[in-house]
Amino acid sequence: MAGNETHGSPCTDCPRGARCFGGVLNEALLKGCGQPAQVTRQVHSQRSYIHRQGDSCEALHVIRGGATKSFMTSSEGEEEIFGFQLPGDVAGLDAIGANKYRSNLRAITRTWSCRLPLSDVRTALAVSDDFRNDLLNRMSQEVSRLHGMLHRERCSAEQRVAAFLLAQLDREPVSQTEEGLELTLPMSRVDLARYLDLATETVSRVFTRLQGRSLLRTDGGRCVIVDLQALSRLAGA
Amino acid sequence: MAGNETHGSPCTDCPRGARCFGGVLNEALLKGCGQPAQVTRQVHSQRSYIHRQGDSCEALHVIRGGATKSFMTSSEGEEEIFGFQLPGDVAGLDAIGANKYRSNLRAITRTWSCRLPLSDVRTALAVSDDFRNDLLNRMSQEVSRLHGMLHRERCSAEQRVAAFLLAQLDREPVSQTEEGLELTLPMSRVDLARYLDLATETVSRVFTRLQGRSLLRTDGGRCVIVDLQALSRLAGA
DNA sequence: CGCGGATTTGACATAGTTCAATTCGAGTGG
DNA sequence: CCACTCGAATTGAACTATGTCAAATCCGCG
Repeated sequence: MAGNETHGSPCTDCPRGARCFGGVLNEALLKGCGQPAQVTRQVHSQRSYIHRQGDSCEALHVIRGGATKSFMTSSEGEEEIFGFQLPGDVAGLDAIGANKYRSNLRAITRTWSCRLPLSDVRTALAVSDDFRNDLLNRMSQEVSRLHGMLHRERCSAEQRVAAFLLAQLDREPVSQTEEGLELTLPMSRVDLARYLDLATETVSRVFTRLQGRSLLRTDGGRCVIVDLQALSRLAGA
Repeated sequence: MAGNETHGSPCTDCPRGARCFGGVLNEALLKGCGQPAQVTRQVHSQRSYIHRQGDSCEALHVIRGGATKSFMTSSEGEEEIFGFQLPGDVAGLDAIGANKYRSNLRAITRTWSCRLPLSDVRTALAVSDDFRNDLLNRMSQEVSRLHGMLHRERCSAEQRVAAFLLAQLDREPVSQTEEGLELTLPMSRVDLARYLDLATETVSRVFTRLQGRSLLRTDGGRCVIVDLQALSRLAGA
């Protein structure tokens, strides 16, 4: 399922350290029971599955590079995308309670992840307050994120797109060009549409409309936000 | 905020015992550190707030009787209802990670709850595997529930209503009458509409349409499901 | 250079909203 | 016991944002 190179406990000398969920896990285990976490670095080629709905859940994944989408396929075979994961994000949290993954996780681009065995996670939960807090934080953040999605899906198409773009600004490194803030959208229009619950045609039209009003300029995966204020106003109301 | 009668640790001799989240908490504390949980029984009059968005979060609430709605008020002042809580449900889970409630919790009818101080919850998390598992389960169930909401909001109005009714069947005691399964809807049409993200008029129309096709009969808060199979078929697709 | 998939554009159909009017139902007071 | 009232629920008619279907265009790649 994944081409991977296995190290012992890569967190120990990972520069991300405690800013990464894996680092916190590793710290917790080292302090709590002297054992490092059994973290495995993996590489996933574009479009490969990292896990599938229904698979028994044996690990969480921290995304180190690339991007993934998490989704379920509805009874009519439609992909319902619940979220995109970018570097730093933790995938699989919704499966912790159950023993099965509740959703599919698939690489949108070539993706690098760290695999954290669930057994380590459970041990760390028992022995470390810090880790417990970190995990609870991330889970309730996820709940908030879903609340946010529900909110956005109750708005107009333009507002959904605008809000999405603004959210991206906080999630990925953005470069300031002379034209404005430039960001990269790793997902296809189709996936974006499925995420926002719009027809691809609608997403497309919204982009052209926003370009027409010179709020932004876009060209495939690249998107330059020209008038951040106007975009915020649009998304906000 | 709440008219309440305070007991010492009502869980200890509560008949619900370990089927209730409070019971599990209490057990965990008794075993883990010999102290019972500081559970307080409360009564909330109809329409009173149990907590508000932004309040600092000091407790979870288990609903013992009645019904509540959890919601956020959007920038335009619209109530966005994320869920209804019925007896047995735990409210406030999304606030565990943060220290502030992220949503409002308001009694739809006169409501009885048990207040579980967050400090006890945190202690129990540290000392009991059982409690930790129970909490993680409930949190990931909540995530699944939100996934379900997102899914339903991508369906037609009829499907949303049908799915909602079917979901209610599993959540509250239902009586079998000669006409069919009878259930009680504690929420107003307005609240139901806000929950399903439909106009009240649409909800109303759907109910009449479903009655016309004799899938159900409804009269205010009462609703009799006449043709369960047809309703499932409708919701399922 | 040409193929195939992704994106964009156009024309039309429709589910659901909105606004307005009517009915219903539970309290309330005479 | 019977008007009244006021909010909730229902019904009707017209409107609109977005979906659907089809065609045109773009783009990367062999």
